[in-house]
Amino acid sequence: MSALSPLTPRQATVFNLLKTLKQEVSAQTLYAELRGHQQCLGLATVYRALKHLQLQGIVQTRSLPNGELVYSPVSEDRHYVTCVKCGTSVPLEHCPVNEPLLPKAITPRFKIFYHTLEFFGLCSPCLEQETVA
Amino acid sequence: MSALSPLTPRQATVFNLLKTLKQEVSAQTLYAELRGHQQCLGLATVYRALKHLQLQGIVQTRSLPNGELVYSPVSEDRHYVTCVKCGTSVPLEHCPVNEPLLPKAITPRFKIFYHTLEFFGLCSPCLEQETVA
DNA sequence: TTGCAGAATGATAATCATTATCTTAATTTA
DNA sequence: TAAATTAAGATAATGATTATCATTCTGCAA
Repeated sequence: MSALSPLTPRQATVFNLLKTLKQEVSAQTLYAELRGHQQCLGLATVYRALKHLQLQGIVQTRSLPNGELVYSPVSEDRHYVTCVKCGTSVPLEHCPVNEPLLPKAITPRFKIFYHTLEFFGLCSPCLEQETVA
Repeated sequence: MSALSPLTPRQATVFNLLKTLKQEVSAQTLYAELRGHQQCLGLATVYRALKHLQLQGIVQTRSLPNGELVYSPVSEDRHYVTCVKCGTSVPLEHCPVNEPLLPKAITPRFKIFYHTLEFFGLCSPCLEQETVA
């Protein structure tokens, strides 16, 4: 959980805001949010900070159906059910992967920071639209 | 596994190529591959076909660290360990989620097609680079 | 303290996968 | 057959992300 290398003030700013927000957010949203807090960072700096925080293993990311990447602290072991049509994303309350059973061949070659588990399908309204149409 | 609505010839072409290829591929790669096989589809058609196949629940997608989306038939219950730095992606041999235990509140509201389970971290070479540097 | 080297930052241009638009062709239906 | 609907092709537009480059900051040695 501790960082491999120290954070710069800007990187810490981004990390702190991420911890404050109770939901995963995109880089663009972070950028806008920071402006709202009178803490104007360059857009490139936000992306660089997120990249750095990922390399430290303290920030994770997943991609929404529209391709946008959203970020959150790794501490949140939260997973989602997502509709492939409308993009509705509902969080799961518990993680079905308590003890990640990684093959012996993988473990020594990777230092695992986090995992993402996501279910995809159709939500009820979208399923009706598809079958009726 | 059966489609909710019939496939057009072009959609079937895309689906068949996906089943032929033994690995997940991007839409751009599919487009180029089809040209190589003298079956020239418009790029937009490839994207539309993939979208349609997703809605049918017979094609799944996941996003690479660079944001690119890659597609594969849903039958493959394959998952990956990915390095957040260099993007190296190694498949797992077995799925650690045999029986997806979805909360009662989710099940009736979603028809699940597939799930993605991915582990992220640093591969050994990248981990060394980070700690040394 | 001063000067230098390397990293961080900001601003903005460039990239590139994806989507939207619009026209034409194919398919279905009455 | 003709009209209506859907699919497909070509290409412009979008928009998130990355690259570039000039500037500023930081740490350290003299």
